Formats: sequence, structure tokens, C-alpha cells
Amino acid sequence: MTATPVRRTQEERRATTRAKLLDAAAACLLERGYAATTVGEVQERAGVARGTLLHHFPTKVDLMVAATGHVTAQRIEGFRKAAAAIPEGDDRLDAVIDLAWQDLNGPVFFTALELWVAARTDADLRAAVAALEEELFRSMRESYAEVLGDSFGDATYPIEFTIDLLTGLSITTMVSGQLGPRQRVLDRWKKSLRMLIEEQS
Amino acid sequence: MTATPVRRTQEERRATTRAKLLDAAAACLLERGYAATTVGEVQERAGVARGTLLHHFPTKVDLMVAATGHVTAQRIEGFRKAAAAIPEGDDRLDAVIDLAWQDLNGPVFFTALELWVAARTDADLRAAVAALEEELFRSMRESYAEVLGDSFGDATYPIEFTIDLLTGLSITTMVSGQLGPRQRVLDRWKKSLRMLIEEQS
DNA sequence: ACAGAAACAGTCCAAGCGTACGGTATTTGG
DNA sequence: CCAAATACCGTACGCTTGGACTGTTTCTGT
Repeated sequence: MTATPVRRTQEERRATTRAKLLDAAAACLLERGYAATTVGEVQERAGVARGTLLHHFPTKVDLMVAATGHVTAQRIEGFRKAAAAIPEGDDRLDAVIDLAWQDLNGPVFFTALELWVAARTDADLRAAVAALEEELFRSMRESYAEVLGDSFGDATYPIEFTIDLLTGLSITTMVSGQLGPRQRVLDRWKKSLRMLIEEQS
Repeated sequence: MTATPVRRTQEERRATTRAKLLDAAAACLLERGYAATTVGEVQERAGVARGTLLHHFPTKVDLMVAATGHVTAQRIEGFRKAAAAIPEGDDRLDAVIDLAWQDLNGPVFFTALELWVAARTDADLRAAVAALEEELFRSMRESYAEVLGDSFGDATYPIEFTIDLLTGLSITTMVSGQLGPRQRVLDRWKKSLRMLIEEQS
């Protein structure tokens, strides 16, 4: 009577459990941090058996490397969607900053940050992150360029400034959690960015 | 015949071994990262006995919290010294950026970053970091103000921009290690910073 | 139906952390 | 100078956990 008429291909089965594991890993990284993330907990969160995780990811590093790819893809996709969702009439410069802030202050970024920092001292992870880094940055610059259109000339550096600035702002605000007065920095930067872009063109 | 005529107070003895332990902890964090930092290795690096570490820091978190204070103090002091060492005649704005970059790209910063990120998901560490954060930022803003003098008016936001921007730049460059093209961002920002400051005054 | 892949379940070994204790050396205060 | 206090040493133990491994069962494709 166990109604299991669902018949899935091997590839589908594989993909779903893999996704479950990677989602669980990402959630664990976000909530517990890299140091406290154990394969056991990931396995538990994913709701699979011990051996299943090992079947997909022989070692912990393999899991983390795959998780890196997973969250990076999520970040790229989320960014693309958010960029596409910006209304036509909106101020493009303000929109860019809001877009970047939404990305750099969201849960996916903090998950990625855990892997990022861990990669500094782990050769395998570093290789994986370095490989994805380029693709991530390239994709994001594309999205930024699309949002701005070609009415602002070459905004390469101002965009670069914005990304780095908001990255730093996000991290320096991370612990206290209190955006508070730092919010003004964000507002101020909107004005300054406009100034820099107008000045150069 | 053991020539040990040196007579140190208990407090001095305590302070030196404490410093040895904290330096070892910092070195371990820098080289191995937070996740791979164990009390055993710290104790080994410091060259003290197991019981000695426990005598000073009963738990690992105690050690990490103390290490946080240690590296923060180092960062503040290093920053002060570097700020004071800037020659009189130098361009103050360029000097500020170089100063910030020197801090944010140095080993002490990356050590602090490990604790910073770990603090996001550890309540005890977070409390410690949050408490020091304010002092650190305040001290640094003071140093920046001193370097700039009062010939630039209120440079609060431009300074804030610079700190956040370089923080982000340091972290996004961390993994690849290749500063390369990003160096141009730094150079460009020197011009932009000047523009922003002149514009506002 | 049957070979192969995927998922399940139970186990082993090592390592880390924390606790405890007994012992030595140095300093301090009387 | 002597005793109490404090720092340091060294080792051992238990507990827990993390990571890796081995069989067994279930499901898919042909």
C-alpha cells in the first residue's frame, strides 16, 4: 500500500539528493558558520543516511567545494533576477546601489563569505573559489552594465567602487548588526556616485 | 649554576606567557584559519605546557575572545604608528589611502577577519568583537583625522567611503591573491577621493 | 529479471576539548 | 628567611564528536 508510483530517472534522483545536501550545507554554513559545520549535521538536515552523503561527496572538502559552486550559482541567479526586476522608470544609479546592497547584505552572501574566508587557508577550497570568482565577478559586471544601459558612458570604475564599498560596508556592519548610522553612508554614496560618473563623462 | 638572576613580578610572568599564547593563537589563525585552530596547536606553538594554557584560558572560547582583544590592540597600535610615520610633506590624501591599504591588507587584518567572521555565528565571540569594534573604529577615525589635519574640512564620509572600499577590495582580492588589475582601482580611487573632498568643501 | 546505481544503516578510529590531579619553581609578604 | 600564594609543568582520563569506511537494501534501466 505504500503509494510510490513516482518513477524518476537515476539522474533525477541523483540531482535531487545532491541539491538537498547542498542546500543543507548552505543552511548550515549560514546558521552555524564554517567551523561548526559538520558532515553529520549536513547529512541530518538533508534527511539522508550517513552513507548517502559519502556516496556523493567522499570527503568534507568535496562537499564544501560543491557548496561553493552551489551558492555562487544562487548568487548569480538571484542577482540577475533582481536586476531584471528593476522598473524601467527608476533612477538607474540609485537602483544599482540598492541592487548591490540587496545582494551583499543577503543570506547568500554571508554563506559565500564563510567559504570565502575558509578558502584563504585551505588549498582545495581556494582553487574552487578562485575558479568561480572570475565567473561571478564577470557576470555581475554584466548585470550592472545592463542596468545602467549606455547612458552613463564607461562606468567601470564607479561600479567597481560601489561593489567594493558595499562589500566592506556589509562586513563591517555584520557583527553589530546595527546598520543605523551606516545607513547614511549608503545614502551619501548615492550622491557621490552620481557626482563621480557625471564628472568623468 | 642556572643563571637566572632576572627577577620578574608575578604579573610580569603572567603577562609574558599570556602574550606568548595569544601570539601563537594569532599566528595559528592566520596560517590555519579559525576552523583548523585547536588549543593543542596553540599550546604547542607557544611552547608551554598543556596545563599552562588551561590555567590562563579555561576554554577555547576564552582563548579566542582574548585573542580578539589582542589582535585588535595590535591593529590599533600598528595603525597609530604608521599614521605617525607619514612624512610631513607628503600628499595627505594619498597618504591616507596608502595607510588604510597597509592596514587592511596586512596579516593582522586577516587574522582579525577570521575572528570577525567566526563571531557572526558564535554568541560569545560576537559579544567580544562587538565591544571592541566601536573602540577600533573610533581610534582609526581619530588617526585619519590627524593625518588629514583640518585643511580638508569635514571629510567624515569620504573617509568612511575609503575604509569600506578598501575593506571590500582587500577581501575580494584575498583569495586570488592577485592584486594586478585591482591596483588600478586603488589608483583611481585616489583621484576620486580628492574630487569628492574638493567638491564638498 | 538482473546488473548497476543510488540510498540506507551501522561501525570504527582518531582527535579535540574539558577536567582533574600531583608536582615543581618562583615570587611575595611577613 | 620561611611560609603562603601564584605561576608553570606534565600527564592522564573521559567524553564527545567528526570524519571516513563497510555491508545491505531499494530502485532504475534494459
